[in-house]
Amino acid sequence: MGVFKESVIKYVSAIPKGNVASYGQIALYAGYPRGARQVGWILNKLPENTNVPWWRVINNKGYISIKAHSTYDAEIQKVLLEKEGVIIDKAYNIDINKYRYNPEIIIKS
DNA sequence: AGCTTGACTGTGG
DNA sequence: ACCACAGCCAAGC
Repeated sequence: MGVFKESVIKYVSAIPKGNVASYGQIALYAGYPRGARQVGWILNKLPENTNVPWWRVINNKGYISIKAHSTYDAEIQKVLLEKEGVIIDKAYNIDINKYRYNPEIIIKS
């Protein structure tokens, strides 16, 4: 297992219940500032029975980006987040600034 | 070795 | 606010 994957899993696992983080945010924490797409790739490869909370990772625009998938889809991710108290609308939009994990690290303009 | 494919992102129109 | 686009980079062919 590569260092990158190990690191991504470590930081995704650190997101508290009821909070969310973006792919780019996880990539940044893991030491790969431009590895957002790779974070998505790694989460995609996680086994179905993983204990890694992949559903707490959404895109930086504030919505669930997963679409049709063999096993998981946006609806499943939505339900998992709602179980933790995160409010999501029908278009899968989330107030990411409200639920963001470690918001102080994100540089805003 | 080269090309395509994404669970992405920031910028610019 | 919405959309298009270019940059991104590991994995799979």
